Amino acid sequence: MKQKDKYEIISEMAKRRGYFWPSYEIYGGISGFLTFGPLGSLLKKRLEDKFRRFYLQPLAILEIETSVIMPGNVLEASGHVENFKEPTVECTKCQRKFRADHLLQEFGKMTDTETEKLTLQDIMDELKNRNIRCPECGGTFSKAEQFMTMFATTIGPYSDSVGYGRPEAAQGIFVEFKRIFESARGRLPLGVAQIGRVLRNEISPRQGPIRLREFTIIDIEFFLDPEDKKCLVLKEVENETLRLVLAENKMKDNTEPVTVTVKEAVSKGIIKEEWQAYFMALAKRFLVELGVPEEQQRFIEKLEWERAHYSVQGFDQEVYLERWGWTEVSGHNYRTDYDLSRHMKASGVDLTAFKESESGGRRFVPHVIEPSFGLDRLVYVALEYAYTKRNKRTLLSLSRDLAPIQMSVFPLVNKDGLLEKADEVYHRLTNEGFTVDWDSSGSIGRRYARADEVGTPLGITIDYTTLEDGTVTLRDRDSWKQVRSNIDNLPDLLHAYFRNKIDFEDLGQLIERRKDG
RNA sequence: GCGGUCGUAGUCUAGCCUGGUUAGGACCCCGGCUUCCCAAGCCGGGUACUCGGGUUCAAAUCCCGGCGACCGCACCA
Repeated sequence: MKQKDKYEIISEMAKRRGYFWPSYEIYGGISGFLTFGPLGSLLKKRLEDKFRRFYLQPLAILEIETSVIMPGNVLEASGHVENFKEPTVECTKCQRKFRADHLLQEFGKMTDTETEKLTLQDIMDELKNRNIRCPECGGTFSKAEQFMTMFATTIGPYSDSVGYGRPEAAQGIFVEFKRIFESARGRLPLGVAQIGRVLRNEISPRQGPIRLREFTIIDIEFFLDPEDKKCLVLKEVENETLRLVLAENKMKDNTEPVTVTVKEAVSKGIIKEEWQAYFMALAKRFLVELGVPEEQQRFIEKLEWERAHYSVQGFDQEVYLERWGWTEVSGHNYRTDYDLSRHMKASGVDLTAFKESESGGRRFVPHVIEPSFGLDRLVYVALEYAYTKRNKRTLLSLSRDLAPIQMSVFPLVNKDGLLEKADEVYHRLTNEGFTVDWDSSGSIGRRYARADEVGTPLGITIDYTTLEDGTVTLRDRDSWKQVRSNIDNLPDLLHAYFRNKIDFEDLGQLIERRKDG
């Protein structure tokens, strides 16, 4: 029998229990779009909030929200219109598709600045003149075509008013920089984040939640004075180790990561910018918090031609997934003043900062360090790493701050007033702001199993003793341990528990269970 | 976009080759009985042949096309 991999198991569970599934299924489905069900959207929200607590709040990074549709001129200024378009040719013999500009560079000895300027007809001419054939089979090429990976639309009733779905949330930040900077009273460094939907018209997306045409991105643009790029908080992470696959090693086909501390990486110039190193260290810690051990993470340095058009040094953070191997979850790029300068030029608006000094003062365009995360991928990663088996039962061991449902209330049997009592407890807890589920169907064991499968950390069981003395049983998802606690104490205890102030065993009196059953 | 494989209930699947079944099973879900703590048991219930066309007396089954999925190639700024 075919062995199911984790992706398959998780997809099945995700559909059945309401985490996520492919969108538009009743119309046959369309790849690249994903629907988050009730549990999935809760998990995503919790992950987002955790990110805010972990990454944004400590650095006082400001969060904004800008529109998804952007006017064409904005994305022309940013270089996306130019760079999101790839000229491709197809071999007439073997049907393989190639990036025409890459062929000309590799076999035609043209530089990328030369190929960038070519029209489609020029490309065909150059391929012919330079006698470039299919590198696979030697065949000739069909007509070149441009593939635009941004979603285009028109704005309003005028068809010449072109707009695009934004391919990154970053541009919204650059475009609004002037006002944000002003409202932040000109402070630098200044971090600005945006968590939002972006659109990329992938040619053929596969891999479920990993490659989507519409997804949620977390972009942080961290603005710096280029003459004062010191990271004052680097000390906090300087002994954190990073596993780095360096570009120079990659060139020699060596993808063995070197493990260095943040301190070393910076002092040896492996990571050129201190803030970039800092954000990478935080990214590593964040993934550890999501349940990914450090050996299952690495950073891979992008080669020059792999980098986006705006980046001068870039690392991708990758996480090992059972089905797809090393998978990018975040990108860390030094964007310099590329974007602000381009928007300044195109809009004619001054986007410089000013700093006073003894010699008078100077104007400059701030530089940008950008950490960028794919939120949907993080959701999947958290699920895959939380997935375990216990006694042949599926257990999602999501951390208590990520679990969509925080607790379930179970009447041990459905009679003698236990249902009513359970209902009372349920409402008391929801009134406290907890996300609580209710389940009275099937045996208590079955209900625990259901709760385990969706990762609910606590089970609260109402039994006959509850009617006598107002205590309930709390059951821990991972250890199956149980404690007994008075209902009146629950709100305070549970708030503390979910803020990670106390452990499970602090929730009440540990009780022994006999093993029969 | 190309090649290979594939599409049956909420999920996984048998059946397809060799057309004719009330389309079977498992899990799951719901209701009831039972049940003082880990998917127990009993009774009852639930949902399916991806879509369209063709061949045929008859199509889940054969043929063509669409859509979609998975794997490989390419692509992933």
